[in-house]
Amino acid sequence: MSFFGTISSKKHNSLRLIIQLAQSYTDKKPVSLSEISSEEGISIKYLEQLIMPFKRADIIKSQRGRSGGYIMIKDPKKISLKEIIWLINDSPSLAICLDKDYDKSCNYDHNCISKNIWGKIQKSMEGFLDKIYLSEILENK
Amino acid sequence: MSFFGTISSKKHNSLRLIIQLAQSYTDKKPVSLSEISSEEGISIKYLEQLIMPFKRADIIKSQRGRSGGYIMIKDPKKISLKEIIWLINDSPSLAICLDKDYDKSCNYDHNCISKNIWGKIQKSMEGFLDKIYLSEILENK
DNA sequence: TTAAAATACTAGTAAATAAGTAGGATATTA
DNA sequence: TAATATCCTACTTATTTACTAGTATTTTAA
Repeated sequence: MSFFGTISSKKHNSLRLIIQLAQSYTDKKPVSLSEISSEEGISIKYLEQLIMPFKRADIIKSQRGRSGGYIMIKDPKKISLKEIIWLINDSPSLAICLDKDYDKSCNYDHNCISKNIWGKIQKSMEGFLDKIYLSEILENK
Repeated sequence: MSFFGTISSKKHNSLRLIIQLAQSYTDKKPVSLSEISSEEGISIKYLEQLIMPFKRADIIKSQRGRSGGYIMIKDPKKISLKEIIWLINDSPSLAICLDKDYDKSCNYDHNCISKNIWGKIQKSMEGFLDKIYLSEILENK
């Protein structure tokens, strides 16, 4: 059963990735993608792509070269699930017409019911996810 | 901004469709797809496909032949958003591994954190959507 | 009676997206 | 200086989405 369809493997793996990386925050030691690769069974090349959004958001930083890797620089206690899921997603809005960049006017009414509903759902989700932090997720491990 | 990616046009249109159909519950008069087609700008052939899940779930019934169409037979006061969104979705589970039919054992741990998280989110969503009814949506129209 | 208007069912298809692969460049350090 | 990392970008394959199309069946208004 699902509400928004199956979570893509990309999202699934991105989440697994960030959970792995969280280790490095307390260790203060970089984790390399080759380590994660062998633990998670995902190719390094693919992990490189998955990790990028987190780096761009300054949740992690990279250390190049031998014995390098990635270190989480934001406290997992301050990283909300909302933030993570936001980064994992590449699409702008739940409904296209909720997106501010979407200026092509909707074919339908200005006051689209469908739009309102998806907006409502999204708000509820935001509220929920904003209260769960990465640190809590790790504890349940 | 989104949590589960952009809502597909199919879902968007399915929702618009069921809202249109709700009219027929009080009217007790069938609404034809050709009417909805011209109102919503969606082809009849496509609407035929979108409407099927609702029919199978006995939310609406059909009346064939001239002056026929579809009539909603379940009270909109008793149709929750959860039910609707469930029907709109075709995929089994938020995360594949949450699906009971998914017997191919997960590559990963039995106790997958990612799985737990998506499961949590889903439960929260269910609770939220189960409290909103189609009738309320129509009132906000 | 019959033509029009509706649903019912199934197959096919073009476009977009997802999910990765691949290759090479650059940086760092043991 | 060789090994081991990240970085960057292009390409490819498979799947999914969003339809279209055709045909059969049913019903009823004229």
